[in-house]
Amino acid sequence: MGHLGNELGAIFARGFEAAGLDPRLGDVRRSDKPDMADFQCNGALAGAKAAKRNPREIATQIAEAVTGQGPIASVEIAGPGFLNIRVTDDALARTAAAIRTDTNMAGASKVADPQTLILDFGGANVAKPMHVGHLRTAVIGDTLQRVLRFLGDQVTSDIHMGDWGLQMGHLITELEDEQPGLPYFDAAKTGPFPRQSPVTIDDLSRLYPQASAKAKDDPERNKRSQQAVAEMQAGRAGYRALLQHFVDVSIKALKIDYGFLGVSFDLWLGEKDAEPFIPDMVADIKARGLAKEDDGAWIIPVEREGDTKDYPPFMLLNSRGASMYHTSDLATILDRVQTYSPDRMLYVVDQRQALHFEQVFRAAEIVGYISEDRLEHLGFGTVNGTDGKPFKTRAGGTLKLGDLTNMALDEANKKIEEGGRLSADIGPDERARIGQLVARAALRFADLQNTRTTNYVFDLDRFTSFEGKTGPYLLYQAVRIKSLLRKAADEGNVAGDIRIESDAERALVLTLDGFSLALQQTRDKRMPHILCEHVYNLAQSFAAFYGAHKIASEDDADLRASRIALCQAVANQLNIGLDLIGIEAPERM
RNA sequence: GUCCCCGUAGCUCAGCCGGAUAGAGCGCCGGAUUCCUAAUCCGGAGGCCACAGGUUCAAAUCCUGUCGGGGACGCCA
Repeated sequence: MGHLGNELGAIFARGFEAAGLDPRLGDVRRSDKPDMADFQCNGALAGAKAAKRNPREIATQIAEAVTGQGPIASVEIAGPGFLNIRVTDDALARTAAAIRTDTNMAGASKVADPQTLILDFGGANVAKPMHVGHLRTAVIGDTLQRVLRFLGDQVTSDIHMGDWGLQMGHLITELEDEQPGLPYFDAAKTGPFPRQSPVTIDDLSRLYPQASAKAKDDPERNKRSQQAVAEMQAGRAGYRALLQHFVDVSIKALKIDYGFLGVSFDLWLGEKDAEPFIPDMVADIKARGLAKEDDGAWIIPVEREGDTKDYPPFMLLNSRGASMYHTSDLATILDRVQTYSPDRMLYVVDQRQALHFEQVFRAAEIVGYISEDRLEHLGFGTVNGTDGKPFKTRAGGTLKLGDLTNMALDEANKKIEEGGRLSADIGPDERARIGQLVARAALRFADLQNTRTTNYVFDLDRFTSFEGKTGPYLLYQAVRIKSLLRKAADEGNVAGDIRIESDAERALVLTLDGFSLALQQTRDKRMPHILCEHVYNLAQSFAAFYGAHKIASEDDADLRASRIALCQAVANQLNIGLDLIGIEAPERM
């Protein structure tokens, strides 16, 4: 909770304790009746039953105990025992002043229990272009990494690429068909191989679907790919060298899409990097008698007493003796535990994989790598079109992420130009830059403002609008403050002591005060939409304040200096908040 | 069949560790510009919170069931 919320909560907790009641009843939160109160406490109602007392009587006792303390201006009892709290203008002014000068945290505070975390998101595949589903894991994961770091957690992010499956076999064999003369296909050759990749990203995105289609109705073709995978796993040098080229070329392409979205990773590891751990891991698990043979495969049973649903077993090795999705995920856990000793590992992966992760997490605990409760699957819903069905191209195919970002960019540029509001002296380079920032803001905010776990409808026209609850609206407000403060500085208007006198100012500072709580909840629940909600409220409160008052043109010098200082407080928190969402505002637009 | 998520204003979504007249954006209606960007702001209309039971002083929120939508369920990842 924010500065004021914290102070009040502590005061009320002491009040309840002194009255012989549970101090947790002193929970204070923003009032949902702004015309009646700034904050409210409902503890008297909740405590009445346990204490077998009249709630109004308790409320009266608490109100008398806390009146006059700290930031409290008044406490009134309403209805059956609601405690309505007003804070003093002075306390609000101090809060705003503190947020203004707190350039690091803007009123938020570091957590008391910082953790070492591995954040697994991205999940891009080699050779397969990213699609709309990758947008979600990218922006949710990236926002969480920004927020968690900001609050003091030690975060290591890993894209965990899909670089080890059958698709690699498809690529190898299909490339062999096209260019059989390449040295990589000489089984006897151990190296060295050319440093220049034999394929481009365009080659890869052509070869994979090509091979995949052939393998679909030709079992022999599929077998060749499986064979290639097996040989690659066994260490065939030419195939390993090709794999590395495929990975390098893919990463280069991925960085373009991620760069556009402002998404970054500490580690660009993948399934293949867990692979060296697999043989010993499997042998060890077998040796300890934790796995058993079943239908020719090696499995780890993960069902438990009291389960209310069926748990299929964890697949350690399939009946051909090959490692699988489960295996590489478990090996990755082992690697991460050994390398980073994390307190927790977080996976930002599609909700549909919930059962998979339950199996993996149980297996990880069974084999003793890490306890299940330190592994979290942060699932997310699907991106749907305006028809409510999964988002597709007009032709019905999967929409590539790159195409989506281009659509957003076109739409953003269109809206910027058709508004005709950019001043004429903004040149083409700056216009292009503004278009990119608007498109990024539109995409990221659109995705993040929705509850993580649910599906949402993707409506590009709505998301790129400058009106409404959108990224571009946030940008507009941020730019507006920047321009205002820049102009004020040019005219020699400086900030001064903050005075809180109007409803718009009160509302604005109370919103500022909620930043800390919003971040806390975003962390606790791993839910970025809570932060989005706060940042949007802040932008809106500012817009209302801006509409209600003169700022730089205010005649009263003290008032002018106060309002400029308040704007600086807002600018500070808004910029930090936007940055945590991964949105950057241009200097002007 | 078992299990998971969802069903809130015309549309898109918040709220869900129970609390006072259920919020926001879009759309609709009506206002505001000699004043720092009106890409804005202010006001209004609009909801038996899918349905039925139950728990409670109090239920959109908790429990049970029904209906409707989405999803997962051993050798793909």
